[in-house]
Amino acid sequence: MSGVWLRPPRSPGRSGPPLHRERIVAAAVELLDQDGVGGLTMRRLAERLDAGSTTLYWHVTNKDDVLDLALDQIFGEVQLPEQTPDGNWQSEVEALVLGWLAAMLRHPWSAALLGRPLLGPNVLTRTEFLQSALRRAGLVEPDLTAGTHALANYVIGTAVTLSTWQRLDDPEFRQAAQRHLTTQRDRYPTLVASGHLDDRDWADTFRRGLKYLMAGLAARM
Amino acid sequence: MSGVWLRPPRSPGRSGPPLHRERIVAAAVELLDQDGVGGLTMRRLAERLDAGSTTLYWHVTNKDDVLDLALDQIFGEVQLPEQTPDGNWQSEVEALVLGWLAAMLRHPWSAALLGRPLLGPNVLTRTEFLQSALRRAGLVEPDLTAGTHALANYVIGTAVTLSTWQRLDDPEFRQAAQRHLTTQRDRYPTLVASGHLDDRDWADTFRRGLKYLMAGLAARM
DNA sequence: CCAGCTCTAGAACGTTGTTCTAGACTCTAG
DNA sequence: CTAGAGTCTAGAACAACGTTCTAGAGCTGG
Repeated sequence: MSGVWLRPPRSPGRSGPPLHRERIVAAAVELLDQDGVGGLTMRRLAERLDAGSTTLYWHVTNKDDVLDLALDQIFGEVQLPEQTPDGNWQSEVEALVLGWLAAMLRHPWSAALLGRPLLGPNVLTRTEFLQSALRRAGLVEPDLTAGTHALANYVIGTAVTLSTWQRLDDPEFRQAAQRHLTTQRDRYPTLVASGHLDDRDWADTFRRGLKYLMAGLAARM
Repeated sequence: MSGVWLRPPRSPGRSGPPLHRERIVAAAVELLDQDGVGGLTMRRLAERLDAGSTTLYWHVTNKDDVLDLALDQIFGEVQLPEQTPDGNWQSEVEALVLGWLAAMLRHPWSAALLGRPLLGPNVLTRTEFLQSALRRAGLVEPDLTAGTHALANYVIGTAVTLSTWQRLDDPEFRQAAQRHLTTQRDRYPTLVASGHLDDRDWADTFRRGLKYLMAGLAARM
């Protein structure tokens, strides 16, 4: 069940096949960017690679493999901030976490794939960075683990929420959702008053939440 | 595109059909609980209701409708805490948020469905409660919106992460994942040292993160 | 009795992920 | 130079899926 990372990769032939994993993953990401999760089928993926659809199964055991690999691939886009030994841990964490969120929003399909174990090298490297930044800042167990999970899960949750609305960029739908809410002002007075579905500055909102979290963490150091 | 909540429901017949939406949704939740998202097909759902598979399409326009309805259904299980007018807002928020997470973990498939707009009455009612609790505690914009989103997204992210591992309860897989990590101790020293994939008390970890977040929010009141 | 609904469901279509199978190509061993 | 064991490609085919089309029950009000 579901683990590209736990299986050894197939050893390549003498001169290397024209269709390697990397090409497959790159094409998969392109396809996902274009048409979302529903747009990625093994046949369309093969077509884009000028290959037979069943050929893919030599390099990859599953469609799940492709999805796992594509997901970890985009986490590789997240730049690791410079480690400042003296330094401000909060700016390190903020930089990483903002980059993380930005990468997921650049590939909105990624949020829908988070329901699979994140064991790829890129994800693990970034989580390692996050936790080590907290440790260097002086956090100890059990706050260290709790802090890491809190930050990571906050990013994940935000990515899920934001990419949902981003993927539905149909303005007609947004308006209908707005109407749906405002016509029930008596049920949801606070939500309506605060414009819960409005298109506000999500980056600022996210950063604020991050500040709350880091403030609470700082108190434990 | 994707909106049961924005379409008016079909008006029922004279004496009410034996196959209403509520029965369909209930059966869908049962099926999802048993076999996960992959186990829910329109044919299996109809079979469980002793109906023709195509009959479902009279009561529901889409499979997406079924998923949207099932998802909102389980949010109805989340109990709204007593509102204490004088009261400790933190205990209110904690009770709601813990109940929210627990409901999603009781139905681990729900996390995989979060990539759709949450516009159902049950979700909106709970979000309204959350935000009104923060408002009553004295939070004002823009912290009010940011706080609501932070809490909601933290729950969502945690639910995604935890239900992923819960769904993969195969101990063999967990062990393989452990080995995968520990054999790369040089790459991920901090993660390995803190037992990142260990089966720890997730409820405590979650509660700790919640405390950080609420502490940061309290400072803004 | 009929007309007009609410509701049911069989047949069928196009797509999907995946397996089975046969064959091509390439390098090494004898 | 030939035989053969990988390495890699891909056509045919299968079961299962979501969904549409269509025909027709069953009931109710006129």
